[in-house]
Amino acid sequence: MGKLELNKMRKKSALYNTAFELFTTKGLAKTTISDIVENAGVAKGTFYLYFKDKYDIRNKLISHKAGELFSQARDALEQAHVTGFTAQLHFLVDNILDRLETESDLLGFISKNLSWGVFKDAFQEQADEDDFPFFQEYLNLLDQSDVQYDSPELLLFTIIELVSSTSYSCILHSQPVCLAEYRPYLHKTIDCILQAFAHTDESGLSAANMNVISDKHFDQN
Amino acid sequence: MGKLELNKMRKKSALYNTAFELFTTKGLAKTTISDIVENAGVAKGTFYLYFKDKYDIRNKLISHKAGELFSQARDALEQAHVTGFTAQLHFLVDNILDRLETESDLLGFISKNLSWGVFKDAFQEQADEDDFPFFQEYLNLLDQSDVQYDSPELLLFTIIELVSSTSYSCILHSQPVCLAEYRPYLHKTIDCILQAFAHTDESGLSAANMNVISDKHFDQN
Amino acid sequence: MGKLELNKMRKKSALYNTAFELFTTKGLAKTTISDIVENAGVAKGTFYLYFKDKYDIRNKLISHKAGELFSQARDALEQAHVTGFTAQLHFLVDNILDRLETESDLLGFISKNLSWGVFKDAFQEQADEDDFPFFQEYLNLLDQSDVQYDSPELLLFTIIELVSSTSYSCILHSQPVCLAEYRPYLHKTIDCILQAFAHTDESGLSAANMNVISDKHFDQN
Amino acid sequence: MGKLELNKMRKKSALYNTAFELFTTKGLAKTTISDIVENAGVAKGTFYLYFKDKYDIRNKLISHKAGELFSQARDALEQAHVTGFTAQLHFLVDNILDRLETESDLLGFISKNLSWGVFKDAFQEQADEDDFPFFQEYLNLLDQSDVQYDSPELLLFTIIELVSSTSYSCILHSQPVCLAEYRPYLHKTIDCILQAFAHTDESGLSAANMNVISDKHFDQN
DNA sequence: CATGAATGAGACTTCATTCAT
DNA sequence: AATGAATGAAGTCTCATTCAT
Repeated sequence: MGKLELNKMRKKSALYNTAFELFTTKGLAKTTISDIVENAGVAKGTFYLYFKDKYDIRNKLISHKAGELFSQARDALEQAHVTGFTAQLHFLVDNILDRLETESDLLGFISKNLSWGVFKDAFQEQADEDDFPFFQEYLNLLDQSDVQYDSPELLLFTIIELVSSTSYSCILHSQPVCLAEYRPYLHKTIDCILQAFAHTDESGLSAANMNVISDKHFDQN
Repeated sequence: MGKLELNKMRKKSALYNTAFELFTTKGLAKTTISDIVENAGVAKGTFYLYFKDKYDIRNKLISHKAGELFSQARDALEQAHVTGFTAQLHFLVDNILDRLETESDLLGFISKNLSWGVFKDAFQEQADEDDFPFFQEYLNLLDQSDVQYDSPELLLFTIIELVSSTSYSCILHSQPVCLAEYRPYLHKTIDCILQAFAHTDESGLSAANMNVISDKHFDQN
Repeated sequence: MGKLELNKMRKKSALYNTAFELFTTKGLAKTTISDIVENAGVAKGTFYLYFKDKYDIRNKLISHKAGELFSQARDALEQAHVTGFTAQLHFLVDNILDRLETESDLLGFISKNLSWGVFKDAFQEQADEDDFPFFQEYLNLLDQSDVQYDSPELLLFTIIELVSSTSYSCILHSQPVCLAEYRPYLHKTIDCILQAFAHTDESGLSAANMNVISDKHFDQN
Repeated sequence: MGKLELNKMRKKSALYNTAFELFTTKGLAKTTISDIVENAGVAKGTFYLYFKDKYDIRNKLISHKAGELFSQARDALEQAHVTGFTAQLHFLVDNILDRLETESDLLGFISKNLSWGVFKDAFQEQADEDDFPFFQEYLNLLDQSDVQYDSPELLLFTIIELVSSTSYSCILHSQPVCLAEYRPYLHKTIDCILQAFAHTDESGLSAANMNVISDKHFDQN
């Protein structure tokens, strides 16, 4: 990489770091492009060389940070030699929760954006840059399990939405309780969700039947 | 109510309605106070007579709309003569989902704000204006159930976060699937969550034991 | 005075008192009519029943307060049985300085407005309401003096401007020194001014000659 | 100086000139920033690039104009070869009075602000920009005098307050008389003030004694 | 590539004044 | 006489974006 090329990266990097710092401390709305360039030590015009606007840099930051979150959890899992899909899943959840609890500003930032859309973007980014098929890895873990699951994608979706949504409230506002208090319930709930999505031929709990089941709850609509 | 008093309410109402209309169509960020007063047909100063700023009217709208959502679902439940706590809960969820699916702009507005914090505010509002203790009613439903539940508040919290978070993604972005497709899974998941929170003396599933259970998932931390 | 009449006066009085309170604490520019009526406990419209605008009530307040200042000093002089014009003048100055030093907010308010224009207004007001010819009284004091003075009006003007201007700086900003330190110099200066205006036939210090004197200070203009 | 630098100065200058023009004609309160930028031919934002607000540019203007006033008077004095402290002082006063009489709008602007505080600021500014110790120069003039003066600073303070205060009234309102008529009295008064501050060992007119003198004017306090 | 002075549209907010009650 | 809700003109200030250097 040439000296010029290096300098280019340094400026872009400075903008990323500064923007993240400001977004997490002052919030998106109260952070101006002037703030960012001033703190990053680059000129106003330089910002527009790399980003379209404030929202552009934010989106790129969210994807990056969310991807990082998952990728670090995955690395930790590898080191931990946990066996069994269920245990692995709980490990990943706890690892991410620990990180979010420590860096609550990070949680506030990706906050309620840690949803399916961003999750997929994060996957995407991993795939692009590191050629790392994140979702595929999840499927691999699943394959090694004894249990078969209906709709693995919807299973993951359900868990991610539940975890992100509840942890946001518990960590940032301690509402209705703090994370420490809620965590056991969360794990228990995840266990139940796994059961709900577990494939069982004889039980009539398959997706096809579920409509019938849920429909019969009501005598009118 | 005097003529003056009436006119006052009319202005305030116009502001509320117009603000909601604009927030749901243009979004909060792109809606200006000038927009609101212009469309509401009142003077700019009048806005500041009733609201501190844009965020003030938004918060009041969210509480109001969320409260309305629950209160209408409750009314429908009363009319429907559904028996059994589980069936009642599913009915309420479906009623709200139907409404949100129809009025997806409403969902986009209260969106991810339909969280515990707002939920409590909505309760509050109901309590204030109609002397209707919403949460109490939920506890009443629960009492009539044969099954006993641990931590009713955390149970409700878990369900509300799950429903609001997943329905947002499914309804507004059809991600990962549309609501029609996800709905049976959601109901099934709720059933499982109910089981998870069900109090059973002999089974060792009580909250006290859950820590042990969730802890054993990992061989290190 | 009727009950109605009384109520009228009470409101007007409340407006005066509140306005003075606010002008001296917040300053004229930062005091709004809303502030005044709110603190006075009357309606907005009522203000306009009695005053044209903020400046109207301010001017009336200044005249009133300045008049009060002089009239109280005069009363104190009467009680004090001071004899001799020079001593009487010094007494008046000291009395006013004492009062201004105590009520420095009053000084800040009438501040640099305690000039000839306002002074005359204050005289005017006294003349109107109490039929008390203030300036006449000054002339009377002067008449009783052994010494004759040229241009009594200009003498008074010079002294008032000097006293008000220097005391403002000394009392409010202790610049260049505090009043206690400056006061002896002020009295000494007043003594000299009296000499300067003293009429003396033989000395060539008459007004007519003064031009000559002051002209010769320069060899060009 | 680069083209860019030059253009920058031109804009700032235009703002200064326009602001002064408007402040002196319309007054501070009635001059808006919109007025200023419009007349200066620059954009609104440009104003805020150089000044915090209206009061910022006013303060900078006052200091600058007051400094200019003194510095030009000093230059004229140098050219005039006037000898003797008293004559020099009268020359300076007359020079400034002439200028203020001609540019009465300038007087109205720095008006009653030509007080000790601003005077010192003006000194400061001179010292900063031209390395010209204005007050020191005054002391130098004083040193060359035969007569010794007590508290040279208080002497200057007294004279400046007197001159600025009275000339304001005479020039702007011709109250109680026009400047032409008052000027001889003013010079005479200045002469007397000089006497009052003149140091005389034998006479008991020293500062220490003055308290006694001024105290004896009253038989009570 | 990088800069940063300049822009100017437009957001927000205040507040003197009116007028129907 | 008294009220106070409503007004809307007028002001302040911000900030994303451009472009000549």
